[in-house]
Amino acid sequence: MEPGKPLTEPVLLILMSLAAQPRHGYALIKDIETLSNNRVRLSTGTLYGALRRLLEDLWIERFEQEDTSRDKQAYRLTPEGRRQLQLELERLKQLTRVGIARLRMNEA
Amino acid sequence: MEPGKPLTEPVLLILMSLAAQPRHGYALIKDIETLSNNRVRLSTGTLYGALRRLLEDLWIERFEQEDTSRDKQAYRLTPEGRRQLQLELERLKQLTRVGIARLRMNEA
DNA sequence: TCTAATATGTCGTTATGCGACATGTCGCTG
DNA sequence: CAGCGACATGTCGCATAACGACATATTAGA
Repeated sequence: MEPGKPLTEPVLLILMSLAAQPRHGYALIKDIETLSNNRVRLSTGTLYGALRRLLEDLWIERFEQEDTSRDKQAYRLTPEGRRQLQLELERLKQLTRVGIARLRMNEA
Repeated sequence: MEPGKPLTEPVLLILMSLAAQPRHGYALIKDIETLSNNRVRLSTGTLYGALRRLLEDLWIERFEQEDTSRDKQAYRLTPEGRRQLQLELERLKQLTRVGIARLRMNEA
């Protein structure tokens, strides 16, 4: 994940899901299904690969929540991860604004 | 480009550029530099690969503009291409809306 | 004349998504 | 208690795409 490069959809959705609260892998899949309006169901191959890279880049970190029985190994956004998510959302907002303007230029 | 899949940034920018008016390859690189606020300079490897796929999928088509001396071989959005661009921009709008809400949920 | 901008293309490397496969636990129901 | 579906985590291999490097040719201007 080099800096400045656009995030892939799976990575964006993972960051968005963790922005609300820490979660473990399976919970991410479920939450992303919801927040994408049932459009995206992450395969585990996609998920665990992306999580590994996000951990390496320190955008997320492991987070042990000892209580609540057996929900161990949750992931949590780092401040850096949160910052990157903010940047990406800004980029997307800008892009959609320009894109919609371009479409309207020539919809005759 | 299977249906429903998110567009990559290069492809999105190409469609956005052609939404305003038909252009040839080199003009696309220049225009995309502008519309992305000098953030994105497409390499020709990226550009001509993407154009080939867009032609195959009939999202764009070759468009001969005979006058204006030697600006041949321009590309133009097809109605299908325009539709796909609209869908993608809707998707991005939805995504940013949810993402910004998620960020605000937990910015303490 | 030679140089920069215009213009179009290919190739190899690298990164990533994603389906398939593998494994194990937990709680419920017949 | 057997079996099943949901929960949970992971690996592997294939296909796709971005992207820098390389290759070429034309045109306008200094």
